[in-house]
Amino acid sequence: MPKNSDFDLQDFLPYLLNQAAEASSYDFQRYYKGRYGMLRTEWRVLFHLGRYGKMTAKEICDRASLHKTKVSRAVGALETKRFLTRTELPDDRRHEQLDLTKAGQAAYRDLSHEAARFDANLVQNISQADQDVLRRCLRQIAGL
Amino acid sequence: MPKNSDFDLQDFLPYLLNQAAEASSYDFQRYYKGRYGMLRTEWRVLFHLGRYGKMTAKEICDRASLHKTKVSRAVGALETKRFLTRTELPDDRRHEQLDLTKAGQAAYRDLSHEAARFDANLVQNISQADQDVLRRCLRQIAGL
DNA sequence: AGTTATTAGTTGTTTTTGTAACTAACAATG
DNA sequence: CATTGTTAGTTACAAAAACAACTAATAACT
Repeated sequence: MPKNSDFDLQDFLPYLLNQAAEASSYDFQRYYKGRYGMLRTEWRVLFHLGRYGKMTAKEICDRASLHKTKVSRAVGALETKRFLTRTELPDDRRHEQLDLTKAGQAAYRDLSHEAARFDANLVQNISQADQDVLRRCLRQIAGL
Repeated sequence: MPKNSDFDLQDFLPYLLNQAAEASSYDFQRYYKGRYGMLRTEWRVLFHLGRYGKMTAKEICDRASLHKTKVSRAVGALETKRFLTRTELPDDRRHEQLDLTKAGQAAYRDLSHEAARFDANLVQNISQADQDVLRRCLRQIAGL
């Protein structure tokens, strides 16, 4: 049985990426789930609207690489929580513009603040140079 | 609305990690799902047994950071596919040793070979130095 | 020995996701 | 202006994951 000839699981990038992603996501969901009962997709949609301003569901799909059904459900959930409103656009009634409410903006500010702190904490033991490499590599692998 | 004062989503590490992990995992599942109808957890269990030799389900849980229910079901599925056998250990009948069959070993060899190729392809545009940084950072974040 | 606690693993139930089929609005073509 | 195609978004159903409750074996304590 050739054991040592094969590469180690610890070196397999999809595995490493998943482990790192799960570990960091798991810790952060404590904020959006605990405070606002949000799911990950809801947090992402909220973040997009809070960070980049009002947009349509399709734009969120494209920018966040999320499937439209996920976004549809997240938008519905955020609407139920009164975190956003929908406005049908008059020029094309298929589009609806999504807009954060005051409460939605407050949640975004709170969570993005926590996100920044969380992020800083994650990389506190990593040199600035290595952080740059890390983010650059991740962006390339993610196809961003 | 303070937009530019906040950090960009593209820089939020859990987000980047998830995007990178999803992109790479999605592409690789084509192999284990397409050829053997395996789920991700099954592939991980198979890999652990193939790479590190026979062990108990608990050991896989610990080493792979997988919940015991996931491992239990993956082991059941792999057993159904005749990729592994279970042997109750006489000294403690709660443990059962998991052992790859010939077919399981063949699948492991095939898939680990593909994994190595896949991995090499993923990082083909990344310098060796950056790859080292990347893997080191990921291991740290993943807590490995 | 008899009760309680712990550990390995399974099973059942609920959430969440993924996939596909659907509606409604618009665009393009004949 | 009817037909076909495309796009935005929703809904229904199946697959998978998460969580909790369970069994069986062993260990620990009295």
